[in-house]
Amino acid sequence: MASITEQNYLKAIYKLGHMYGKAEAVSTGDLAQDLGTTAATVTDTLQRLSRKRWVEYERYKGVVLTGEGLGMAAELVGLHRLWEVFLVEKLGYAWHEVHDIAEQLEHVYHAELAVRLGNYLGNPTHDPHGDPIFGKGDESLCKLSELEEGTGFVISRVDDQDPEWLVFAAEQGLLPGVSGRLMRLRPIDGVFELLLGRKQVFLGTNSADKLMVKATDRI
Amino acid sequence: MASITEQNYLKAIYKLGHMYGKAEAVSTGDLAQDLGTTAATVTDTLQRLSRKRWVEYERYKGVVLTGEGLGMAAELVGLHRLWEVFLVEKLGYAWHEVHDIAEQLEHVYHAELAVRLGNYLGNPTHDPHGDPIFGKGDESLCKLSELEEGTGFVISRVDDQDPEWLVFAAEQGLLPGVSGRLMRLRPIDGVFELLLGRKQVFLGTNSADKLMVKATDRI
DNA sequence: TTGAAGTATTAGTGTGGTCGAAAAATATTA
DNA sequence: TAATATTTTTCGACCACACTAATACTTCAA
Repeated sequence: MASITEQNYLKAIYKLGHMYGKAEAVSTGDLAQDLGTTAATVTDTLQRLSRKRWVEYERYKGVVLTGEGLGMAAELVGLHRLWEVFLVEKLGYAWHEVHDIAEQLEHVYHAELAVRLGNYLGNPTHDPHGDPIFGKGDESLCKLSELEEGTGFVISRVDDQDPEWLVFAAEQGLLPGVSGRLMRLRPIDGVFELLLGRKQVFLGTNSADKLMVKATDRI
Repeated sequence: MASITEQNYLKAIYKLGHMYGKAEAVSTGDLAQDLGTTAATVTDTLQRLSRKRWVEYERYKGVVLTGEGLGMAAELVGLHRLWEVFLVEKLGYAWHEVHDIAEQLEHVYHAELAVRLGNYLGNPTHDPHGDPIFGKGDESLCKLSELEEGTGFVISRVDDQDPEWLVFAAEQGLLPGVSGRLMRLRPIDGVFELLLGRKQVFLGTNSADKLMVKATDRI
């Protein structure tokens, strides 16, 4: 059985692996950054994980998950998202509060728990941030920042767990499921001008990078 | 912040303290037994807990909780019971399955969690085993084994978490809220003969010790 | 191709949590 | 009370997990 720390490493490797896109090995430094620890500690733990056959690790070359490690990480991520749905829908938490709690809940293990929780919640397909639950992501998504001027879109996912940003996003009405249109794009200062229903919203580049959208029609 | 291990020690001291009734200090050996570890480990951890002012510990004399330690333990026990209610009522688990899962869930911490979970569950007063939640136990309870022949009773609590015994109890219909009558008591072999509705049930002394009941009328 | 610069690894420490074995204290019983 | 049994503590050791500082390896640019 993997310890909580080990589970967190597996999850971080999974997440960063997806982030870099291709089948690239995840670097020690990036893991240290993500896990809030030092590169030395990461090296140490990676060697342990490698002995347990959950990752393939080569000195100075980074790390990739083995089949087993991948399974564990995916399970963990799915459970995390299920718990987030529970916290928002059943306990009435705001979406920016749930990440840290789900981070703890996901490590609770029991054979039937994921299935029972899923059934109880009506087998949701997406968590409150729009991330898919136990299924592959929609390939047709792109960042809001990659859209052309005039394109309509539906927000389907937000790629950030920072509570401050989530509060900001919610205030602006930037929630999964909400549709809008990119009215203008100002290269001069990187501001994105959106129309969300009747409301005008101005977004900086970093915010536009965090919003994953499905493009709809053009004007 | 107390680690999970430390929280488990606090809980065990709380539980054993209650078990031996009076304001007696809990012994190292009993703790080791309850926690499934060795006396050496317990001694060690108790010293750490003592430095953190959560217990008062005197060499060779056993241990008692301080005010702060007591608060932490009580909180933990309440949360544990709340999660048990959730697992049974919402996820449909059987009562003998929930203890181990709740054991993990109780360590998930967030300021509002206990309140939100309580509200969501309708602020239950008792867990599936009949243990009181965030309130003191009913003082008028006694063990079924202490009843006189002929006494009627209502089962209000079962003092065992062993899944095997819980399954047995459920099969016999020995659940909190169920009423019955102690028909005969055979000192010769320590068998208790009960009537539960129309059903006759024969119980050994150890089982009769685990059932906490509220005595009602006599015949 | 040869240094820097940057990144990763080893080495050495510390704490939490665990153990078995030996020693010390307490309890029991003869 | 003295001898014995039981319980508890100390001791030395180990693993997981974290850190800092020093060392090794890559990479990139002159």
